[in-house]
Amino acid sequence: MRETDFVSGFARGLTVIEAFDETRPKLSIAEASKITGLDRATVRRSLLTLSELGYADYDGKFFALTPKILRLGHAYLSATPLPTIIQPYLDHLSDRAGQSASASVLDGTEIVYIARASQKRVMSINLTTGSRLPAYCASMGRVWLAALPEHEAREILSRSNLKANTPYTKTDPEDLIAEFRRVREQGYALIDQELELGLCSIAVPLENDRGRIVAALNIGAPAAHVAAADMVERYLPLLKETQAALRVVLR
Amino acid sequence: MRETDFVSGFARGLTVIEAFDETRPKLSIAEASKITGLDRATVRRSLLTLSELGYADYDGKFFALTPKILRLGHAYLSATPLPTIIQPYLDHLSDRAGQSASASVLDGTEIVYIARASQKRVMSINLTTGSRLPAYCASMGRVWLAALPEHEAREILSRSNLKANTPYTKTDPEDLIAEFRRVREQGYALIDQELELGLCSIAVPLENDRGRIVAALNIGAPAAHVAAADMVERYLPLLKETQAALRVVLR
DNA sequence: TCGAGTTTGTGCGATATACGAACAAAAGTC
DNA sequence: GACTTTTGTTCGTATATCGCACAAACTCGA
Repeated sequence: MRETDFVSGFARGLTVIEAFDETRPKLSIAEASKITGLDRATVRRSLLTLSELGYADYDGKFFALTPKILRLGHAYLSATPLPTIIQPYLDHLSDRAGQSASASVLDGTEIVYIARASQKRVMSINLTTGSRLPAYCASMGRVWLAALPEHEAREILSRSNLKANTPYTKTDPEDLIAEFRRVREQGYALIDQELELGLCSIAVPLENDRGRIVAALNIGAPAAHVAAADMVERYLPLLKETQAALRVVLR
Repeated sequence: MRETDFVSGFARGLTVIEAFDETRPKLSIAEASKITGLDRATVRRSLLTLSELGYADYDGKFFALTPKILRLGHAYLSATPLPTIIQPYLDHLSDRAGQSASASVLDGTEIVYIARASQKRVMSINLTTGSRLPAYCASMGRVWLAALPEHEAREILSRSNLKANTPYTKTDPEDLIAEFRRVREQGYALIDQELELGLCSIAVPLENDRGRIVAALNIGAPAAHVAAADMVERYLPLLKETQAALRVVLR
């Protein structure tokens, strides 16, 4: 790609949108400039552009994103057949298991939820489509990383912030690589309270008809309700069934 | 706002992202150019920029959005406290009603789902956070339009594509305006198969402590299961309870 | 009320980008 | 296989945008 095939004004604008998050729902020009590292004048023009187009509100002091911005993310969800295909299977799976079931894809060092059928809330955080979790300590993340060539998995780990969310969290890269090998062999990943205390989950890869991983499926359950050791026995057959059914549908 | 406070390259890029939808998950440069009305050279630069940043994939012929694009929409969802606050109430509501419950906000002529607790699928389309429906024929949309000054509601209707989705759909602007008045008086909106055959729904406004509408709440049910006339008796009390509980929490 | 410290708005020269047209390369079509 | 149509890419130039520097408007504590 040539230098002039890149629209830096566009790239800068996208950076500005991503500057908003749960801790910063409203941003002044100076704040947004600090977060993005972009010049104040540049940030100001981007924010005024967003506001002019209805993607942001401006009260003269702070900018806040409007629901119109959801169109951008939704463009992916509705344009990608995967979430739509998976959803009914997930509903059925969640119903039979009596627990939440989700599907995700890998994006960099994180997994992104693309579909979810939730039962009673078990996690402290609110997971919905578009939510992200670090791959290294989530069951679906393990499945994704296990599906990659080892050097790619290592590369992703090296970019990850491997922190211990609980006393059970595996953070040593070599331990994790060994775990990926185990996941690859047994065909599923089991997480016992590594992400959050009291939460267990089990995941399997979802492959298309050419054997390529296209998503990960999981079931999460409160540790108080189902011991990690029982997860395999109780939920793996259901996951395997769903996996097999979807394999036929996907291409 | 001055002319130079607008970054047209950014605006054009956002238009290009929105060119992708369920019917067009993959776009060539020429297609995207046709849809957006932008010059092929301009679209090409925007798409290459998206691809360079990892927001799109390019196989040399077609561009497709990647899950990274979900970050943009998620920036709104996680930055706005409303969805997070509402979700647990919705879960509880859906659980007690045994039907799907949702919350939405108005964006132009459409309502946008910002949270949802779903039970068995009743609609043919897959509703998730970020999904959109035309306001004029959805229960939550009626609630929103009823909350606006009449001239604003009329203005939105005039911009809406008032088509009859089913034989029951109200499409006459005057009928709709009269219906809004009724909704305002009775405090709820009831839809009987106007959006989709076999689907009924009932919605109430969600107001903050200053009496301003901030979202709409609804419960949807299959017409085969609950007759429209029974919706009020069965679900309105639950909705009113949730509405009252949330009114205290919101500000 | 004052003034130091911030934050926001603006003018300008240097630079990057968009436009439209022209060309090249595919993809259909007969 | 020659012709037409569509698509992708390149190029020069007019125009828009960037980032800096400065000015104006707040903010807050003394």
